[in-house]
Amino acid sequence: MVRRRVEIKKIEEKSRMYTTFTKRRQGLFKKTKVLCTMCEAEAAVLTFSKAGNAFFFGHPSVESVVNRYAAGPSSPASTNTGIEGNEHEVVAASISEAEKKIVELMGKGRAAWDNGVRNLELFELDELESAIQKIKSKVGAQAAETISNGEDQKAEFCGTD
Amino acid sequence: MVRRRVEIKKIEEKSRMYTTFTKRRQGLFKKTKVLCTMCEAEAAVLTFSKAGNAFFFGHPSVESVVNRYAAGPSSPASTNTGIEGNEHEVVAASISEAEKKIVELMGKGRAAWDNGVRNLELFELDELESAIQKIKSKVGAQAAETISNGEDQKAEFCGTD
DNA sequence: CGGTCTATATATAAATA
DNA sequence: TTATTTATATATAGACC
Repeated sequence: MVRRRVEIKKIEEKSRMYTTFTKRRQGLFKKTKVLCTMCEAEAAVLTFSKAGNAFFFGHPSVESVVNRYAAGPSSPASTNTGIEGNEHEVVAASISEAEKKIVELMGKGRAAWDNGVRNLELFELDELESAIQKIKSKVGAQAAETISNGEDQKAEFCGTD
Repeated sequence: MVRRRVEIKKIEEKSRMYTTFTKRRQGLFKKTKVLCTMCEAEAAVLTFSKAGNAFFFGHPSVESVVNRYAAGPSSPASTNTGIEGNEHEVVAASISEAEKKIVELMGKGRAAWDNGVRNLELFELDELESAIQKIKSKVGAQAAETISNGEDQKAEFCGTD
């Protein structure tokens, strides 16, 4: 009965984990369907349980969406078809200083970029991390419901693009 | 304020439709992330707004999940990675992975780099942060303090692994 | 587009069949 | 694994910035 808040972290008990996987996967599919219905959007959800079982959902179909993904460059909020004019500047100017810091650290001349972050010193990684945290709090602290209680690992995980 | 139940059908007003698309898409990404975190699952969500803008999310990465899907419905879980037995290799692999994420997120094609992190969304920032933390821990050191002027630092931590 | 706020609609954890 | 129940945790519509 959800009498308490469930921590967002790995579930150790297998039985619970599978139950949760099934329920949440179904919920995910359902929400995806609603999104597509209400917004005339196309979407696909591909899932693989820890056990390796695969479950897919797609509208109009998994295949069409995946193909569409494969077709174009996958840059989030960037696949600008320009149909609606300029609409992505996302975070935009709300970040400033921290952003500069990141650019400064990661930038190090785009030339160095090719070597990844290997060349960054530890303290620089700290700075980078802090800068990102700062941006996050500005960009939308609420999205991360764990901010206040930065203790245990309730955090989530982000996926990649 | 959701004073009444919203009908699950196509939204006619464009402005409302886009707002809904954005909110629900973010919610979908968030739930996907939670699912992956709690159930050690892999998943990807591919979305295309009516306008044609694309937004993707995936764990461990959109690409890996899509590839797994493409590999075939019977693709056995290749969940167990890095059973190298050699710690160095494992660590190296981990770093590479995190590094790869950073490249994916920040790189987005060096072209996008010029726009800094402006185009990154909260979820992506979370991931970027996680990747950095991962590298830090691997590199072998603990965070020190934040950037000099730690003013409003409420940061939240995302444990990547 | 993203963030904020708030009243409600939904999702869902745990127990049980 | 799926279905049901039900107390709560979350998501989110609509207004506005």
